[in-house]
Amino acid sequence: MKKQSLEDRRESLGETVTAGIRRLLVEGEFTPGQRLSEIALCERLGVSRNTLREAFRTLAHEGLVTHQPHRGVFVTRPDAASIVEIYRLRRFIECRALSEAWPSHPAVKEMRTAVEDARTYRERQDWLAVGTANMAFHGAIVALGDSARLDDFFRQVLAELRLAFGLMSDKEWLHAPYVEMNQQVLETFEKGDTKAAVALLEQYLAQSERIVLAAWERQGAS
Amino acid sequence: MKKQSLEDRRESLGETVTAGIRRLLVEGEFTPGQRLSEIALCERLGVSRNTLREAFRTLAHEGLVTHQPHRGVFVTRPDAASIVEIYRLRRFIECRALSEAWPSHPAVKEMRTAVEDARTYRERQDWLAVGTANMAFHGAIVALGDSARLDDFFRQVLAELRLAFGLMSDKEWLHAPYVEMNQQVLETFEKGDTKAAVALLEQYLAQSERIVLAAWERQGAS
DNA sequence: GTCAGGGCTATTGTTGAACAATCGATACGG
DNA sequence: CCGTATCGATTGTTCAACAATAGCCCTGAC
Repeated sequence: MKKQSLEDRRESLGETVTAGIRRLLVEGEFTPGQRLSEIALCERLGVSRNTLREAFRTLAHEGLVTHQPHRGVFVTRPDAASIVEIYRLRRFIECRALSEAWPSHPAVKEMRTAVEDARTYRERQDWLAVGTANMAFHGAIVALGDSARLDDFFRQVLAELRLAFGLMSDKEWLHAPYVEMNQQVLETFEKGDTKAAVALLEQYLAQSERIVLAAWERQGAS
Repeated sequence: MKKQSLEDRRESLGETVTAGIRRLLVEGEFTPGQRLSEIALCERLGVSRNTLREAFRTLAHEGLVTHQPHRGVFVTRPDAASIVEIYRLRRFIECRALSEAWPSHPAVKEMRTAVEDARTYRERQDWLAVGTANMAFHGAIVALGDSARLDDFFRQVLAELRLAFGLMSDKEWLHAPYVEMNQQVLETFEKGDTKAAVALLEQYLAQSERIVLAAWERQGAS
């Protein structure tokens, strides 16, 4: 099979495939717990098994996918403990990054962009995009900490959390309320009241955790 | 080529290879910046190129190795900015984990074990092992935070830092002083004076950063 | 002598096929 | 009903081939 030559891609095919599967996972194309057949995905993506397996390794390392030897790779199904752990991590990382942030840090602009994007998509009722903008907002908060390694790690954790969102049907209820809260956090922070902004963020995260956990208990038994 | 049947390994060959290369890397078998030829490593490890490439993907994701398309994978050569960033991360993570720790957390036992191991190896002048025990000590501190994801991330960051150690020749000077300091941190913490323990740890990390940075400037120009 | 250009070579990127190893299910016998 | 042997499907791993690229050397013009 020939493909390579559709575009002059700078990244290798393997990386393209990894990014593609990651997108499918985060957007909820697959159901948590579902097995990802090598052969089926090979054909769907038009790549060889070896290339696909390289992508699987990366995704497994990111936690989006779980590898069980001789059984296959499965879409990670977050359990309640994981959700709790991830929110604890988020409070740990985000709150600290925000509280120590330099007020005119470049990432503040990214925060504002994310808020505006979220408002736009909310009007169109594009909840998937609203969720992505939400992630970008919180990613920007972590970026205030000026650590590329922490940024990557945080993105990864957020992507894993988003897998749990796939268990829920009501996307509007899941994402819409936070558009306003994000904006409130941002405005409070820009006003110079860092302490209050952190408190808002903490409250935000606690509420989000409750909602996600509740939905998990209803839908994702086991 | 047959191999597989020497032992009844539970983990796949690919994971064995990944772990093996990782060990070689952190033990300083390779020089930072050195190119790792696929063919040479294939033969040395007795695996196929595909399997080796899967391992490379994982290690690149961990940051121990840098992939340059169509040029090969190179042992990551930490720059000064990376060293500074990693120490900032360490202060961020370790100090917070220690300050919020439950005094009788199981990981405290691991901390003590690591301190004792370090003393043992120091007597034998086995500085590589002392360094490993040191890493275990700090890994145990992070484990106080009860987050498996953070533990993994931290281990990864520490492994990357250890690459920089490979640039230095005087291993004794690099590792020996911290055996006592680790013990001091542990004893202060066990005495119940968490605040003082955190202060000690912070001072420890600052000193370590200075030493590593100084050595980097001397040896690893560019 | 130096620099630009062009091809050569070694290496990486990717594929497809082959076989071994293992898991799960099914069928069989007690 | 339960244990066990067998079988099929899937994963694990290797190999060989070819495409694509980067770096090198060699040539030639100025």
